[in-house]
Amino acid sequence: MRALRNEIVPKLSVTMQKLELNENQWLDSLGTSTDKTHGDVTLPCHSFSKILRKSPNDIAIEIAENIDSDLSEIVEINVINGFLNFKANNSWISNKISIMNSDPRLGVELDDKKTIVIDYSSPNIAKRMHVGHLRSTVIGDALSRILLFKGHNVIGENHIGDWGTPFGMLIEHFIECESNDVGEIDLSTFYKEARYKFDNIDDFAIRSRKRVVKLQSKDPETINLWQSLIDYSLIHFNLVYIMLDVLLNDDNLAGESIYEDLLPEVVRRLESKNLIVESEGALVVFPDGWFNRENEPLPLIIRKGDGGFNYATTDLACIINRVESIECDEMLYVVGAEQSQHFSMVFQVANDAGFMDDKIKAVHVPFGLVMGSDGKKLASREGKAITLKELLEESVTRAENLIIEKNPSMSASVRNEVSKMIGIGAIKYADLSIDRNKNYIFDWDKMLSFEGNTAPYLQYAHARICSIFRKSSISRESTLDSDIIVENDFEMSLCKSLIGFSESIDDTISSYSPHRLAVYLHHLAQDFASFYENCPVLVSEDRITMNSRLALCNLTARTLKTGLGLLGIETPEKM
RNA sequence: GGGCGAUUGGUGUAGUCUGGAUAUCAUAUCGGCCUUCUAAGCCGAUGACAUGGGUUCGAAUCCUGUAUCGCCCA
Repeated sequence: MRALRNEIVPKLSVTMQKLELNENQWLDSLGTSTDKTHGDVTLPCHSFSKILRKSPNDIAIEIAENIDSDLSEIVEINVINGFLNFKANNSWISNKISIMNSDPRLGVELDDKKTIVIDYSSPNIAKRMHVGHLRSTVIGDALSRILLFKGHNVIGENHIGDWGTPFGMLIEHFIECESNDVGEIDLSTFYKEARYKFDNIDDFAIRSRKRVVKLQSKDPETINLWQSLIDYSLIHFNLVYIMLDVLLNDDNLAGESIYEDLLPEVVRRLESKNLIVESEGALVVFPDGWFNRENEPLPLIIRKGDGGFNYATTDLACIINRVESIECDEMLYVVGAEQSQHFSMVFQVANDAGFMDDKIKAVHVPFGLVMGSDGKKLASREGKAITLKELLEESVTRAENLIIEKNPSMSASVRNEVSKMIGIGAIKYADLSIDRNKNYIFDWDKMLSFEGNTAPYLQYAHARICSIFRKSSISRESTLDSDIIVENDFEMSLCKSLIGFSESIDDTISSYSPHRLAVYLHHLAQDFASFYENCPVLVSEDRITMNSRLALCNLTARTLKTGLGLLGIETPEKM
């Protein structure tokens, strides 16, 4: 109820001045009511008791009596137990909801445009994508869509693992593959086989190390082989991205290799700031305040003893690129929580070295682990891990089976499309609807369950609305300038939920937490479901009520579709 | 050993930043609702803030001790 609060503040301010209470004594206390039966916005008056030497209840009454009479046109005021409650009246709600109804952006305002780089997904070349990549991809995609909707210049970067010492063994293994044809590579076993040979065949290991040197010196034959491996992996990644319906494509690729040439520059700049120290043959930086288990200073390794560079160096190069070439205002790293220490150190060093300053917001957006049912990290143990592609395929199949069961009359071609929307939506929503900081247990059945707080529930609400319009002679378009009249509590609750859309998006952005939007949408869908059961639309008593309710239906459908769309989830018209 | 995060009905979760009234929602369980717009739904009942201190008129929320779990520490 941010909108209502904003209207109350200036009026209340006048009254509070009369009582000699200044803003810092009350402004923060004025907030959304915790008990909705009493009001929408509440001012608890208990803390004024000491200042004014009166009981909280008497103070609340005194404020209520002195309040600007204009306010009574938009709210009802009551006092209970020292709480001063403001409850929006029907005309205020009608007015707000009508403005939202005629707004193509559903009341969501544009922010001042910033350039925001979002680093997410980041699969490894020559491996298949697995469940572990799900969270980064899905959360990063949702944040991208939401920030785009708010008017920002969003640059998604897919920091694929396409460089480093493992590529020596991968290329050597590729050469030894019989067909020598990338089309024949099985990504589910390729990396494992290369690793096995590297660990067990001395000759192979030696050749692999030589191959790393060739790769780093840009030997043409080696680069060609390397590129073939990447191209083949990209076919797989892009297939998964299309299935997952995320915004990523080849334009978003920003692999480790593209920063390769910048790495010596990183070293040079760190040296010029006197931050680099040689330790055990490696070049390292010791950022202030970090210690290892022996309580010795903890280094960030820039260049290893063998001359190879570390992830930290690439990350620093990346920051230079984002600040100086892309000129970004913010950079978000949608990367697992296990890397939070790494990012803290990298950001600290980047600041110390002057690669970025306080004007630039670098944020690690961490997320918890996907755990197995045994409560441990779902590791890709010996190729047994479920690949993302298989997971998505199974989800779609299960969704299709459910449609066959629940809606047997749906044609096969429609069902095919709807199954994808529901199957993929269910998996994404399961991930996006809980606080990203928490670990969650990967539960096949739960993920695909069609009961409870799931995408299908929200999609179902949308489909029911579409169904109403199919049966009505009134088009959805024509409801955009309808008067919306609030007559009963069901309509009232639904309207209040709808009005909160903009606020929920801002809450989502301020904490980079898509689950806030998901929670909002679920609440909205629940309010709609109650309205739907209790307020007949097409058989309502009169034409004015019917038009008003049709407008509410359409507005709810648009909000659900837009909101789910911002989470990267599609909304079928039938299901 | 140090660091980071977590702990809310039987189970899973929201709320914690910014303290406020009877703690959200789902699932499970029990009862009710389809000759009216999709019952994948609605209505009702039952049931929870890990634990000990502290701050406060007021603590799930802030501070602190403990326990348990997860992750990280060339």
